[in-house]
Amino acid sequence: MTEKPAPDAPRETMHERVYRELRGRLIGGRVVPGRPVTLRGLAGELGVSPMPVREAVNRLVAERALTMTPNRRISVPEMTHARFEELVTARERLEPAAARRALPYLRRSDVNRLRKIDDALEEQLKTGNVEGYVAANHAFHFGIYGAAPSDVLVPVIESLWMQSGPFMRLVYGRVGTSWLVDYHEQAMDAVLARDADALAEAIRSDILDGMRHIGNSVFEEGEQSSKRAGTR
Amino acid sequence: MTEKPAPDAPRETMHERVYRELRGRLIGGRVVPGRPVTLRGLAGELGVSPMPVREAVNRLVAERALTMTPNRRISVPEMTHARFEELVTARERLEPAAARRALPYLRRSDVNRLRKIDDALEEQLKTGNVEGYVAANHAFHFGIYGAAPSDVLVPVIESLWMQSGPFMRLVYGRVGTSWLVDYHEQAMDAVLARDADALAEAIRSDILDGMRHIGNSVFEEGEQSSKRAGTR
DNA sequence: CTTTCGTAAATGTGATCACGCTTCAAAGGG
DNA sequence: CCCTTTGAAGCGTGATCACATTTACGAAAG
Repeated sequence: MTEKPAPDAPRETMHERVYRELRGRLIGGRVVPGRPVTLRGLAGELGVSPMPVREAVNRLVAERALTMTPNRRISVPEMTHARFEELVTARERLEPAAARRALPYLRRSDVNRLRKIDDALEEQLKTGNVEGYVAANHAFHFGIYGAAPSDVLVPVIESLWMQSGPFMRLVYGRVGTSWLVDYHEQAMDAVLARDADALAEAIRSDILDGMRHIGNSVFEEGEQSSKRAGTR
Repeated sequence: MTEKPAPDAPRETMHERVYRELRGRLIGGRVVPGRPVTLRGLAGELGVSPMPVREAVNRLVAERALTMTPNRRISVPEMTHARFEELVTARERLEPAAARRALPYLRRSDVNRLRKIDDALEEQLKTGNVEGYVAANHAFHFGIYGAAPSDVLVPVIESLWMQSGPFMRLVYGRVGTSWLVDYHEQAMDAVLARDADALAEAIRSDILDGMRHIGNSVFEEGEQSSKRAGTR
């Protein structure tokens, strides 16, 4: 699953491995927002020298998946209402477009694969396995977006997921996952029907419903879909 | 103008300065796609040790503004038709949203500032100063988007501009800028009218018209080959 | 018991070096 | 004259160290 043939990759560098490990932790929410991260600490934990960790962390800071405090200390960024709204907006704008782009590349076999992922997802929801649900949800979405080769959209969307991951996981752990509803069925139906508009709309609804619900459950339920009139 | 008060920034690190310098070159198109970039070369050119350059370049590779060849060599990425389409899509989806978000923060004084930028832009167009035009266009767009504090949308959009910059500059230098039409007037009018829909539409048209025209002038129309184009 | 202060540990940053690999060009053989 | 070989130079990567700054912790004073 995590295998990467990469026909023209001479070798995997250590900072790449560290980067992938940290990215997985962020998307899976296996890190706590606000917790400090240190180069030497991670180096010892991962069994490498501080140098590759430094490069990987630097990348993640560049992608806003980690943040650097004014005192030059690295930590998992804490979520704010404004940042959450921005993430919802960016995801809602980009992911339907990525799905649209991927549609011509999605075959029936891909849909079968998606269905197996979605079945596993439902299973994780039943057993309340937050970790497994998050992983399955990620696999489902990127199983769609990644069907088309992408040098821009998919990397940006991955960055958005890294930024949302720790917070989402935190909220799931707090309010549970049983209330979750998704539009994965609609998305798969749309793929089979080769209906780009329906696919885009399914993805859009999936994002907006899920994240809006989360946002409202955590941040004060003041303004929802109203025109934002200065959140400051 | 370029002064950064930054009330809580203890000091500017060297790799930050290097990063800003390189980002400026990329957005301004003062680098040539396909040209190799070396750590030691840049270090010597900028008068610093290879270490800060290494961190800055690593960030830019993470943001897809620079690319790493399979042989672990760094270079300015070459544009392909597929990548260009992705960049257009991402910009067209995100920038109107960023403008919408910024509208409540835009005051009449900001519009006056934008108008001065746009006047300078027209002047650069008249004199055929490609470099100045690109800088003014950047200042105009981010003068809008940056009005609202943003931790997600604006950084992502900057990354998109870094990825487009070298190619755009190359095309401008080849086909000229006199044919350019923009929707800056419509955007400023929309801001004054507090019309979010009109503002978003002006930004959207500005992006689509400009970039579509460029794309069609460089890539063969109706072409689906992903053969690289536009560099020499 | 609370507050203040000073010392020690820990942090990110930058410099320098060694290593494996690639690239390029000149020398050698066809 | 063209192709192959071979050597040196240059590349990114990782390790280790020194340094300035910040945090943490404990002791002393109130």
